[in-house]
Amino acid sequence: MLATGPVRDGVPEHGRVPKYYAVKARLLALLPELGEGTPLPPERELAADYGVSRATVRQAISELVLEGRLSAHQGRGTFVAQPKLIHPLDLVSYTEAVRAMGREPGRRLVTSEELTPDGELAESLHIGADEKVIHLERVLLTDGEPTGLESTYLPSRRFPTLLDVFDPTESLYRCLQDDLGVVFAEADEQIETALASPREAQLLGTNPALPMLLLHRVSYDADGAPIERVRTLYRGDRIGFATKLRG
Amino acid sequence: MLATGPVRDGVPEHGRVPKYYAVKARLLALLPELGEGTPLPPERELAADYGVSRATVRQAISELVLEGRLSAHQGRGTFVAQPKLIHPLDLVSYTEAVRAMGREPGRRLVTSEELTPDGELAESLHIGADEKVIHLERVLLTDGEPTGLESTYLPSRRFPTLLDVFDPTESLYRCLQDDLGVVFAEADEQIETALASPREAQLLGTNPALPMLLLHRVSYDADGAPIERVRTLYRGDRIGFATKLRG
DNA sequence: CTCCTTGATTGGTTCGGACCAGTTGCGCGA
DNA sequence: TCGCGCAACTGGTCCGAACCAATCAAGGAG
Repeated sequence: MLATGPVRDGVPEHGRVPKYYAVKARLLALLPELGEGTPLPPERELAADYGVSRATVRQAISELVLEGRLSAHQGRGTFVAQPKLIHPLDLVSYTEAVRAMGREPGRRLVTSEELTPDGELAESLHIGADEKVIHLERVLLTDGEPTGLESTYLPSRRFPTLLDVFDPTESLYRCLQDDLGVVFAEADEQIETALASPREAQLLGTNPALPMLLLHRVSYDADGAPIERVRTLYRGDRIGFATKLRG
Repeated sequence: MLATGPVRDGVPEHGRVPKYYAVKARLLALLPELGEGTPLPPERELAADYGVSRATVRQAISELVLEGRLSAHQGRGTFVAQPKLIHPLDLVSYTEAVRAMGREPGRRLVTSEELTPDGELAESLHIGADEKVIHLERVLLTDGEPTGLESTYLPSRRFPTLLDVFDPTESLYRCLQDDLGVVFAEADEQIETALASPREAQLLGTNPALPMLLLHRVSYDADGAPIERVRTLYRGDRIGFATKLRG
């Protein structure tokens, strides 16, 4: 299990334990014996069994869903979730990363357009505010399941033929390197937690309150010229990252 | 503002927008003119103003708190939050990172003990299950504000004098290097989202449902021997990470 | 046998109310 | 004037009810 090193008991040294947390702990204790994919009893049943209101059960379940331990689907029920996938945090494409995990990568194009960048975007791509930017937005799939939503912005002037040669269900990195001769030398990457908008949640097939890992990257070639700016939302309940630090 | 690159409008192309999200958007639109540290009107007042129930306002506020845009304090009110701090993701200590941001680092010792490791911990530190482990748990402070909770586990046999020479309000890395001659060569690091337990939330002065960035690290010396295993919870509403990727 | 419709079941949203826990300000007494 | 206690105010927890939206299974009709 991902990063489950030693933890302290969750109960505060002082102060009371909220009811919903007690319910959460009881549900958590069920998971190992239930196993991946197993349905939990319905919320109304759990509320009756545990002698609390449904709202209290919902709060407990909500936290376990946020943590990626449960998976809730309106109309179907709540299930024990799969373990998180660990992606490498480095200059490889999503395709390569997923393949390295023995999983099947995929992508679904949402948006393909040319637009006028705002000041910040123009600045990070070192282009003028009057130049155009190619915007590609794709849902990232692992074994057919949406795990991320990626928005890539590239300078139109630098890649005038991109939309002609690029197949949006394939790796953009591969296309840039093999078809357009781009060399990725380095990238600046930022990571933070974020929530998805209802639109993003819909595209990812999740609830809007699910915390995401928001990755924000600007890639550069060997001359230090920006290649792309990428904003990627990964489902925090499904994805983690790993990297090796060197002194 | 951290990683706020271009975003798509949050409204789904299909389907209705939940009331709480409309409230969220209205509140979000207030923030720029209000400015950091400004109190919002009380929940009950907002509910009356917006013509919704208090629960609906709470849900909207809750999401903005999760995202680090608002900061809610029981008994005091809800305030516009400070921007997130960006930490480097590399082999420097928390002290160095915070100082580099022009902020004042600090630590508060919570736990200092010697304990028997479980199988997983013993294995990652390359020690026998009958050996002891030093466990240090500290709250990490930035300008006096708790921003992280760090649990460090070190092999007792390797560092028999550690608890004698180490001042828990100072940098452990500095102590290991300067006082005990340790050389940090590399580390394996994992990042994922997590929720704090009520205890952890209490120590961090936050609410339990606040998403955290959970960092899990094992550091090694130049001979590849493990130095420490560290589990750090950072407040997702306050902290992000940055790194440079090289091809 | 296949497809469509309906009803039951599931989780998601919203409401209003009550109560709890933490904070702050004001008034009164020493 | 200062300190303490109380009341009002704030966000946090919990309840129950109603309604909405998605899913699924069973039955009926073609």
